[in-house]
Amino acid sequence: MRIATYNVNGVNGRLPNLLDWLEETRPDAVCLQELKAPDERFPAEAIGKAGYGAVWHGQKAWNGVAILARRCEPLEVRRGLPGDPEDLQSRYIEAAVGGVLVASLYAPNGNPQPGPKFEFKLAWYRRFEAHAADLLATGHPVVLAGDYNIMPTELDVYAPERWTEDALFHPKVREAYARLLAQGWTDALRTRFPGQRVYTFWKYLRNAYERDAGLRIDHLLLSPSVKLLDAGVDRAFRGREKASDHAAVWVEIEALTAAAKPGKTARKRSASP
DNA sequence: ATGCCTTATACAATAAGA
Repeated sequence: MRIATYNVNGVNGRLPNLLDWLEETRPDAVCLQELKAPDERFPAEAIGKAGYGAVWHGQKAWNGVAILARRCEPLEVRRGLPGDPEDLQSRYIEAAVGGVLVASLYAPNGNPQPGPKFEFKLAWYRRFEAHAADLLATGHPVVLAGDYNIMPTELDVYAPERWTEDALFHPKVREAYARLLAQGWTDALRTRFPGQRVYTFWKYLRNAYERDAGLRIDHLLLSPSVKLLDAGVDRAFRGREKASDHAAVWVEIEALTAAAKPGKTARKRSASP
């Protein structure tokens, strides 16, 4: 099963790019971020014609997340991150697709730092950590995919020394990401490419893509019951006409059922007649 | 410190992005 995450930077403004990408890469599930459209303007019909069912959580002008499923309808199980009834920003949606619980998230940017936006980002991550821990405790196969707006390590920034005070690279947000990994989540792209520079975002400014001045801020975190087979970045689409400033990131996975887990269960079964 | 570019909103200029 292939699951991809793509910050489209305007789902209507970049609909032709999105449809091309869907047709050329055919993921089984897709997490979209930055729809920048209210619910009634989500292009459900065009996406349906491309072969994808969808659930979405839009908002006028900014934010907005969606989950698409190839040849089926995603079963929505949550919209909005729990823990703050006053948070009305559309940054989180969750759905079951093909036996996997998939979350599409768009974390706050947090700039300028310091300031209230940075504080909101830190509070949002505290809520996300709490919810991620609950999901992990279920033991279900879970994939948390989206634009985390965090470069986890120096390897994930083209020029780390210039980003130390930025809300995307501040020690406090890198610590939040490290705490997620400490819960037991696997950073799929980093696991697939240990020690290598792999970026998922390039600014529109100063020919950043051509210079490969990139950041790794889009991540897929896998729960222990998800087996990672492969991962990658659909980098070439970033160089196309009218492209998003992000590239899609994907994983090829296998969901492990409880019965297939190694350990006691398997030993018992092999011992029985 | 700011521009560099691009979006949505709404039709000029602003807010936001990262």
